[in-house]
Amino acid sequence: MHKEAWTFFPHAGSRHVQTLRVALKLFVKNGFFNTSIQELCSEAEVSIGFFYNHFSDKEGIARELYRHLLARMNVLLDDIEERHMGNRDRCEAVLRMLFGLAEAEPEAMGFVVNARHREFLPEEQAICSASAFVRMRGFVFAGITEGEIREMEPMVAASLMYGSAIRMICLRLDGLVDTPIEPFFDSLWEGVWRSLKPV
Amino acid sequence: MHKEAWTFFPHAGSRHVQTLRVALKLFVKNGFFNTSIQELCSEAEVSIGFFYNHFSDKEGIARELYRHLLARMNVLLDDIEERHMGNRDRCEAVLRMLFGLAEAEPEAMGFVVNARHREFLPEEQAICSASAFVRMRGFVFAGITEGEIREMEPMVAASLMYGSAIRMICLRLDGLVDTPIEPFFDSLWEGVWRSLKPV
DNA sequence: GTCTATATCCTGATAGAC
DNA sequence: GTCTATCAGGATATAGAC
Repeated sequence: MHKEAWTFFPHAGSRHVQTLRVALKLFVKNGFFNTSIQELCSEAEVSIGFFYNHFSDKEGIARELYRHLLARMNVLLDDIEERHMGNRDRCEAVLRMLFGLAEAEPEAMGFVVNARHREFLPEEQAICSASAFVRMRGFVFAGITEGEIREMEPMVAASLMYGSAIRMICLRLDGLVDTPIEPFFDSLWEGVWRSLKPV
Repeated sequence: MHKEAWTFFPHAGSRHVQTLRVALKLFVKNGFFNTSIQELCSEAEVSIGFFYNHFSDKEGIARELYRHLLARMNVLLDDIEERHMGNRDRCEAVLRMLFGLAEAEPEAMGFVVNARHREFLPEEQAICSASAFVRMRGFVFAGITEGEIREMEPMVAASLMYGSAIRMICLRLDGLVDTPIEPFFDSLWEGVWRSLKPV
């Protein structure tokens, strides 16, 4: 897998996927509740009938989008676990991946980190309880156990590990950083690692 | 000002404020769009007529809430600026204040850090452009200029400074941390400062 | 200023032809 | 499977009495 594969939609094409893409765009730009099915169908150039045959209802398309993006993150994490054995290296690779995704697919990233999914998918767990995020924290916990990371409360360590990068991504998505953030990665990672490396 | 004063609603009592409090609760619990004016008025024990006489419309009460909370944060920042002269100390005090607010007023904190205000207040700027957040970053920028903080990209430094605490607060608000986070403050601050202190 | 009753609009979802 | 026309419901906001 190459860096170019850091994308949430590796295969495009079908009207089904096209509708998902338009839903993603509109949900991120205007929010789930400000997006009507009419607008969505019109923009995706599909009929209302097509929509209801492919997605159970409005929540249905949001749910499919949500699960697709989280599943995709899990695939990317699989790849990271294969390529890196140390926990420190895995965490660094995760942060680099997040930076890459934020630039390559800002809308998907916005939907993952910014949207309040519970408001329109009440039956879903909080996103930070989702498998992908649990695994990410798992790298940190294992790093502490194995002595790669300084001894401290696991949740504090996880916040130190991922909080700064997520913050930077939010600032980027909100337009407060007006250039790609990838060039800042090394500097950010240096700071993060200083806070976590053993003394 | 004492620690107990770290609250978003220092004065309670009037039906107007009571309505704001109920709106805050419902907006955070169910979201702005899932909260009907009927439900809001019924829970706050005010009539629809009262509501429309005191708030221009549904957006109006959300806007008042939003501006009140940000104004309150500015007051708390004023206090921090008075009590602390160094930029490092100011940043530490800000983080401590955020931890305190998250425990004392989780709903208000949730509305500030989690809600997607742009979806229901389209004319407002992104919250991280709001005065309070600009001032918070200003402490970091000044710290770099004055040599208190290690030389680096200002936005990277701001992310390192505030990202971890905000992350931890989100984990707490989402229920992934089930005990008050204030006892973790010293450990978190130690990590944050390691990432930012001059070498 | 405050209240109740109501009008108006728009949305999600369906029915039924093809 | 796909489409168009339509329905039913619920929401916001207002009208008008007190």
